[in-house]
Amino acid sequence: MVARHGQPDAGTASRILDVAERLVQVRGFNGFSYADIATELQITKAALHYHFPAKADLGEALISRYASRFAAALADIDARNAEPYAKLTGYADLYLQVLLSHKMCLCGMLAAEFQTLPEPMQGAVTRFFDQNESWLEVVLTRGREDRSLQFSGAARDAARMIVGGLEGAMLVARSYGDIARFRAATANLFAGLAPAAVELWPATA
Amino acid sequence: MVARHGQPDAGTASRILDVAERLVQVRGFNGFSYADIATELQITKAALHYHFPAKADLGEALISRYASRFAAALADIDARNAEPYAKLTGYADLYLQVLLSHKMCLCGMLAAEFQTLPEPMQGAVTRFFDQNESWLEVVLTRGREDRSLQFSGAARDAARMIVGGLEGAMLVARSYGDIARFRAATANLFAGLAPAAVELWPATA
DNA sequence: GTCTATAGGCAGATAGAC
DNA sequence: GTCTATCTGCCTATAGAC
Repeated sequence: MVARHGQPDAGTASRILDVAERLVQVRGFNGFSYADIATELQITKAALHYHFPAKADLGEALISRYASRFAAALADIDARNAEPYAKLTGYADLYLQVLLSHKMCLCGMLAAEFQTLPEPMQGAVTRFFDQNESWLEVVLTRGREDRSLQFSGAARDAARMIVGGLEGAMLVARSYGDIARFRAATANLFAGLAPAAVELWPATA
Repeated sequence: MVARHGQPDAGTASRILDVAERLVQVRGFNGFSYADIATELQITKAALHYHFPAKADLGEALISRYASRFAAALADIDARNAEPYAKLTGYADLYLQVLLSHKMCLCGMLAAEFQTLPEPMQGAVTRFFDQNESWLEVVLTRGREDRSLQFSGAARDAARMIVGGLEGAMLVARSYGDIARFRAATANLFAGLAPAAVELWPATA
């Protein structure tokens, strides 16, 4: 578990998770096998089973780590931005970064495969969305209070529109390999929230 | 191909497509096998291969039929509704009907699995989205002309927000088995398009 | 922790009889 | 058109040596 060589040793389990995470985000949980990971890391399938006995265990670990990293990213957005609209922009940027590497959101992908997943993974996926909605709900509520954001109805419902809108925009844009498509859809998604005519991403930068 | 018995004979190929379509919409293209269809229809796998030699052939036929049916549904919306906003409501209802049977949009599901699909299926998926965007673009353009709809920027971009927003709202809501979640997200999605405070789905009907 | 070897099952697909 | 029978390959997972 400790670095012993010139290159920092991330730990086998961690490297397995890195490869598996990318495979799920690109091909889906039902679209890769232990053999794919073993080949890429140049170890055997048996070694993988030592770290993650069943594929379901690997899946749970993947979501858990992804959710933790996402929570840290949300905390970072809060730390770096005071304005609610800037927080929303930062939030949308998280999705954009994933799309730039031709990947789908891990939990968006798993949501598509939801009915084929073992129950523990299903619960972990919905908890991820709950986590996102809760954070957005706070941002939206504060934004409406200080009048920097406008929307009607419950903040939780507006949060659900944003999560769904970004996940869907990723889903479709990835099929075209078209980042501009994602930007356009997202800009329109947020357009209704800003009282002034604020640009989400100025120009096509 | 012709009905010969008391029950109308939809044709084996057609019945195969019916079962396969539902399986893809629930479990994904990589989440079902010929054996699943064979068991349900009480025929053998070999019989399936007679109608659709490879799974990729079945996949192409599925998208083709789905797109045709969708085009007919759009034409029906045009025939039944004159007002642009009513057309949008009818469009959203198409998605709602799919979600009510605990299914994902066929092409939304295939978009998630996009990277694992044979190339002909990939092309058919993006053509489906193109078809949707084109129809929406016309509706949105007319709505802005007669001032019943408002949005900034290109109508095509607003169309992309709607397609992505509905696909994503379905994707997430299906994980919760929660129709209300889809309604809430969709209502917020369309809220920014209506100049007046029009209710997409009055009450929670 | 990682290996070799293998079990046991299911995948997509084909040959050839009827 | 549908069947039986079968092939080949990959899948998840385990046993046991090192």
